[in-house]
Amino acid sequence: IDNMRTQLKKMGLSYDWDREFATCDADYYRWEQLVFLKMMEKGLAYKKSSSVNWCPDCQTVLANEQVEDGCCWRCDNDVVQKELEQWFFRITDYAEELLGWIDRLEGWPESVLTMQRNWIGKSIGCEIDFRIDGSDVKIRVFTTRQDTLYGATFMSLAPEHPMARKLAVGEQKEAVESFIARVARQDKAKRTSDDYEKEGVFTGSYCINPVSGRRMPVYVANFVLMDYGTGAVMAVPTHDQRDFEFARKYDLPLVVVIQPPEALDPATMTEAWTGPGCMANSDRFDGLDNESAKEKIADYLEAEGIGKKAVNFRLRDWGVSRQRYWGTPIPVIYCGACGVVPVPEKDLPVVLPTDVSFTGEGGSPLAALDSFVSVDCPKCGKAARRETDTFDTFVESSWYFARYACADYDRGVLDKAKAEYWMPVDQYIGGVEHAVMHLLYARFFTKILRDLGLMDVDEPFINLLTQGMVCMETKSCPEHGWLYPEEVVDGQCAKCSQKVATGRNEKMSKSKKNVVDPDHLIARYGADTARMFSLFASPPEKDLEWNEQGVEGCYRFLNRVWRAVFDNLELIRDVPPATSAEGKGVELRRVVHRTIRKVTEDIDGRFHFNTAIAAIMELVNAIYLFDEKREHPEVMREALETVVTLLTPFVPHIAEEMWGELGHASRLSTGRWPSWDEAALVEENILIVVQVNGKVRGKVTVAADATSEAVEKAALEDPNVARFIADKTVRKVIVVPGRLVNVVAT
RNA sequence: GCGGGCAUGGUGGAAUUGGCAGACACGCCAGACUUAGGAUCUGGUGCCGCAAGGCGUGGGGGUUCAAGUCCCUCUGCCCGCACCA
Repeated sequence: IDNMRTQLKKMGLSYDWDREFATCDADYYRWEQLVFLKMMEKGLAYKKSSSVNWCPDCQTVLANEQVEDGCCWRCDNDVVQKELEQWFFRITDYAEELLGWIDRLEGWPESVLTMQRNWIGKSIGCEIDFRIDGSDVKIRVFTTRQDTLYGATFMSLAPEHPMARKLAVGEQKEAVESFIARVARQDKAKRTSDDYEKEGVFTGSYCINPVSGRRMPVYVANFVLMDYGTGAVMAVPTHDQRDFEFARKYDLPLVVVIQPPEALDPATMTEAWTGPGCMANSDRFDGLDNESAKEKIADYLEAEGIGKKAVNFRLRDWGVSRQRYWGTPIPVIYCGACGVVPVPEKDLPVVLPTDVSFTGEGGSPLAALDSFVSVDCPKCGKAARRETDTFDTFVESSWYFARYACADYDRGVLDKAKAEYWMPVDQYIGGVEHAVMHLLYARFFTKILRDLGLMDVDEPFINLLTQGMVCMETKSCPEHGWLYPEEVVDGQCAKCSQKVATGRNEKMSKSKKNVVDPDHLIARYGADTARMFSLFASPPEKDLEWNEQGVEGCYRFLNRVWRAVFDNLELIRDVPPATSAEGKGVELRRVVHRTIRKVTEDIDGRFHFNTAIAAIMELVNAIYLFDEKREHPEVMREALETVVTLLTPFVPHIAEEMWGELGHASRLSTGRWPSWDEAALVEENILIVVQVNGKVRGKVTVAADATSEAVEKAALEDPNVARFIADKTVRKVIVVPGRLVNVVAT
């Protein structure tokens, strides 16, 4: 933290350092613990046993969002499934609201909104009960395709489904048991991989299709997921590709219930038909188009008490327990007599102890620390045991911005009056990798804080800018492994002089040491050049391969500006900046005010600092080429002061210095942003491009207020244009006012 | 498989609404100044061509007076989701 703070200050970044805090300070997380207790009271935080993603290397649980390609997002090792008691936040209660508000987040990039929509994954359909043949027991399925119900010819259960074992009868019993055991041994990563073969086993039981009356064999199938819907799927092989493959493999019957214009024949079908069509083999619904049949069948199922309309979300509750040391202790005590007892508010914070020993073998060292674990039950006073899990660190990052802006220092979580003033955040910035984790959790937590009465805010961030990722080559030495860029000298390892291997461009990461340390740029060129270079390289939302070619150009430019100011100090010492001009001064003033407009518009809302800086460079070039500075010292002063002022946000130090040299006692950084003078932008004559059949053939200068007729006349008189239409007939002339003329001639 | 994004000179990038493609910079080339320059200033620099001119924004097709921009299609790369019933 100290190192980062020093670097940020070196770069001259303007934070309000008085508000600084670390989320690992007890002064911060004590309020998080308080929010947790309030969530427990409302049932928004709860404990349950569930199959969780477990990283055997880190010895901790991971959220679904933290499993990447079946591997731990931290250590990249394989993740396995494990049954554990865990704390959860009931984010699913907010699924509908989180989804609904997405449409109102107009200041967010569409890509992020799409990812959140998909992640929440709302599906509208029906829950339908299928009775087991010869019993009153029912299996409930969820489907979005109730229009295909008459075509359901078998049933598939997840191997973890509680009915799977119970329905195994007769000689199938053994087969089902061994199948379930076999699937259970496979980890989730493997089960969801591309080439995982769809397999299943017949239970020996049948269920009854509630509308067609068909006797449907019940299978246990490896592709059915227990944690989506009900863990049971009605299989319609004609209209679902997975069911189709499964039916072909196990020779199960096919019934076409949706006929496209070119009628399907079950005997010759090679794949499921998932498109629209006309209902068939569906009793009273025959002849309807399948879309309207969806609604009618849903109504019918409800009326008959067979099923009901239902909505399903892909979103799962957020598991927040972690077996990590670094985190906020979960403020709960386990008592043999009283059960789960929340830590009383007056006993907060539960401070993370620092006298722990690290074994290096994973797992939390808190569990081994008796002074932390052993505690008296707050209810009955008997010996009890403290929770040793800590929160997922995403909990801390879910509300730090609110605390940063609206801390009610020693008195509470947030100061509502401050929240009224500061929240929501006007402009949030982060990498796109946060699209479904941090940004969804922060939205959820904001709604929690609102519903606990802590602030009246629905959404945390009005505008979101997703920064592109910065990539860089990795370098490695056969002996010393990954190397920082500064450890490579002339392609050799600085430690052992062996040849260094260059890897591909990858996202910057500390572990691979392909990181940019601003210090060396600052040391060599100063903070202003370092700032300007990183802003000038590309627009912020774009990915960038870091490359320091070009930093010299920024350094050169700042020197050029410096000289422009100092070489003209004498000339402009006693003159005020121009407010109008004559002759050639008008042209320079036009560039000055055009630049003010361009820079202002590029910064405000667009964040295109690269083009803003380019525009200032053009102004500086114009100043260098201005050959009547002796005649127009006021215009020179206005131009130079404008350059310095416009540069302030990018290179504040040198700008402030030059401002002082220009004779000002005031501080630029607290001064006013310049505005452009419309009058200075007015042009008497404008250049019109003349095309013949869409190709540029000439350019004419006309009065800015020239009529279309006059522009057309001037265009046709241009010698080169005349040459190109000489042996042709002019069919049409298009005049775009202020821009171009296109002569269509054949 | 589904969803999203990207593709422009030797390089980073510009073109905000369909209207001069390549702004600005890096690099390169030339000239000036200089004992010298890796400093500075000026000019040049998409490709082909002596020129006139032609070609040119991943490929192909289309709409339009006019397409980097809109539509269709294909290819490549990146990101997210992924047996979601």
